[in-house]
Amino acid sequence: MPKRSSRSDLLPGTLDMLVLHTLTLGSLHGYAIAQHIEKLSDDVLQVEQGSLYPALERLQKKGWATSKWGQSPTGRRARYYTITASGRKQLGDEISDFDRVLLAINRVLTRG
Amino acid sequence: MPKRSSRSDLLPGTLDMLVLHTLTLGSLHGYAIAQHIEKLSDDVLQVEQGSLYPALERLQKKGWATSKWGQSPTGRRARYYTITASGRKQLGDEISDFDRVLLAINRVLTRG
DNA sequence: CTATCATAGGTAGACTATCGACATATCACC
DNA sequence: GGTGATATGTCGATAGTCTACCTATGATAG
Repeated sequence: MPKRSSRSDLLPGTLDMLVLHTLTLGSLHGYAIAQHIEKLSDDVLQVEQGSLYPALERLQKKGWATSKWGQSPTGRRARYYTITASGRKQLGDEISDFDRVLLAINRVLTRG
Repeated sequence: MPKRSSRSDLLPGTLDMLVLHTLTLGSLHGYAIAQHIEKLSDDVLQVEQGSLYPALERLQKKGWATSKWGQSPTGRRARYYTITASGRKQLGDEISDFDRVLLAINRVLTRG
């Protein structure tokens, strides 16, 4: 678990969701996935390589994504990831669970 | 790290924030803190003992809470926790950081 | 020609939060 | 006497993230 005291990179447990969502835009290689997340988040979220590649391994092991070697737009070798049907289902489940928990946290912080 | 695939107990990294906020309501013992969080969250959040007591240790080590032995309303011995000034500051920091990261996640999930 | 930077993929080790299971004890209630 | 709620705590396993490393190529600056 990260510092998260202030100035955090990621909210633990949310990286898979962010990656899966990014893959719904189309097949991408790891580096591009990280860039996409960082850019859309206005650089609030930082996707470190040490988190990214284990996460991509994870997604494949669970059957939520597949990958194959290809070429990046800049001509370098790159592994392209594609979300699977079960990955899409997983994404939906994760988002609704995430929302549910966020609402619960909000109830505690506001009702109390 | 927990399963969090679906049906989660806690969003990792948020327990300290929830406990600190609960302590702003007044001094409470551990068991009551857990009950309060579970109840206000409509039992969505589950605070397991194996997470609760280490968290309370943590808060004390960081100087965010103090504790002393007392008696619970039911007459049993109980350790009462009190939030400190630095704990209140920490709570504010954690909430604003949390909000900042949530907004970032939302931007990724909606803009993309 | 060389150094540096961005791109691209990856691993190893440490850290740490959380969880499940266990242990202990008291009190209320049946 | 047994069970369930209250109350505190520990231990080991698991897992996600981070820091720091490594390799390699292409582009650009000097």
